[in-house]
Amino acid sequence: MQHIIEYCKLIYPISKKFEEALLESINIKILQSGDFFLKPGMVANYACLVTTGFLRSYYLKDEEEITTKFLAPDAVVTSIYSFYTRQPTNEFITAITETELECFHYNKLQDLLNRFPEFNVIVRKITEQYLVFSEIEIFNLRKQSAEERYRFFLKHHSQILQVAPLKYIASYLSMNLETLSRVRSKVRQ
Amino acid sequence: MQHIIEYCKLIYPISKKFEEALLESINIKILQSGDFFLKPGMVANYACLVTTGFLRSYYLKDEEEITTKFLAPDAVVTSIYSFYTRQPTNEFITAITETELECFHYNKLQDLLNRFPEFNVIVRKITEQYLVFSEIEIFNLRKQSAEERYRFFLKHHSQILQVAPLKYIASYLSMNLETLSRVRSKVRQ
DNA sequence: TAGGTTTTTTGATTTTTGTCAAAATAAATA
DNA sequence: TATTTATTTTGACAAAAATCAAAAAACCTA
Repeated sequence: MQHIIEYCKLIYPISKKFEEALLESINIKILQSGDFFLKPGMVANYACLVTTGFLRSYYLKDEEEITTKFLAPDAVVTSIYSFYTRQPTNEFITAITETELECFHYNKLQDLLNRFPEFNVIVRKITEQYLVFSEIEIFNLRKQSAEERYRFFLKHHSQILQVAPLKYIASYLSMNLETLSRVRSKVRQ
Repeated sequence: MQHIIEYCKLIYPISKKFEEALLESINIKILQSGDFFLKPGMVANYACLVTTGFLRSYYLKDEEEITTKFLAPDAVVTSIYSFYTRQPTNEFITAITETELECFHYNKLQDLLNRFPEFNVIVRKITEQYLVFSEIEIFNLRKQSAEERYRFFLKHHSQILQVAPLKYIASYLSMNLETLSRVRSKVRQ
C-alpha cells in the first residue's frame, strides 16, 4: 500500500478509480545519502512525497552553499519554482539520509488533474499547506536575532538536528557556523 | 466589468455560467488610507483581489510593527494562514492608499469550488503563483547584507517606495530605519 | 506662510554577528 | 585501535548593524 493514498485520503475522499489511477502514476525512487534529486539547470519534472528519510535543498552563492529547506517524511519535494513554471532551477536538492520517494511526473500529474477534478482539490490543499508553511518560515527569518531564529528551529525542526550537520543549519538560519555554535552553547544553559 | 473576470480568464477559460456565478459572489470594498482590512483575533473571512491601491500587513513584536507584506494592484489580499486554517490571525492588514477590493467570502469561495470544478484549477494556480512569490521573498530575506536586500526591493517593489514611508520598508527588510537610510544614501552614489 | 508634525538623515557609540585561526571533539575508515 | 577526516567549539579581532540622540527635510494644515 502506497503512502500517497493515505496522504490524499486525509485531505479529501477519493474514488476507487482515482486510487487506481494514482497508483499507476507513481514512480518509487530510492536515494542514498549524498544522491541528488535535482541540480541547477534541470527542470523539476517530478514532485514527490517523502515516505522515509531527509533531504536538503540549497543554492550556491559565491562558492558557498546556502540551505533553503529541509524535507522530512510527509513533505512534498520538488523545486516549487521550477515545477510550476517549467523553467530550469537554480537549486540543488540532495538526500542527507537514505530516502524513499513516491514520485509523480509533471505530465502524469497534469493528466490526473484533467481526468479527476477532485484531484485539483487535493493538489490545491497541498499547495495551501505548503504556503502556510512558507509564511511561517518567512516569519521566522524576520526574527531579528540569531538566538531567536535558532530557538524557533529547535522548536519546529528538532528532528533535523539529528541528521544534518550544523553548517547546513547555520546557512538555513542566515548565520554563520561559529555564530550558531555560540548561540547553541548559550541556549544550553 | 469586474477585474476578477479578466484575472481568471488569463489563467483558465471560464464558462458563461461560471462567470455569472463569480460576479454574483463578489463584494466590492473600498478602504481609505489607514482603514483596516484585518486585525489580530479576527478570522480572515475574505480573500480579495486588489484592483486599485496599496495595502500593508504587519504584526506587533514588543510594541514594534514588523511589516510582512506589501500588496499592490492584482495581488490577492488575505491572511493566508487564517483564511486557509480558519484560525484567528495575528496580523494587521491596512490600506496605505485608498484601495478598491473585489472580495470573496470564504463560504462563497467554497461554494464556487464545489459547484465549478474548473475554479479549483484557477484557485490552485493562484495559490501556486503566491507560493513562487513567497519562495522568492524567502530567497531575498536570506541575502545576508542589508544593502543586498534593499537592492532587491528596489528592483522588484519600486512602486512601494512611492507610497510607503521608509519605516515600513525597513522592518519588511529586517533592518532598522537608520540602517535603511544609510544603505539608501550609499546606493544613490 | 507660519507652526506643528512626521519622515528622513546624520553622528557617536554599543552590540551583534562575521572572519580568520586554531584547538577540541566526534565520526569514519584502514 | 590508530589514524585520518569531518564537525564543533573557542578565541581574538573586524565589520555590520542596532541604538540613542539630534538635526534636517518634507509634509500637512490652520
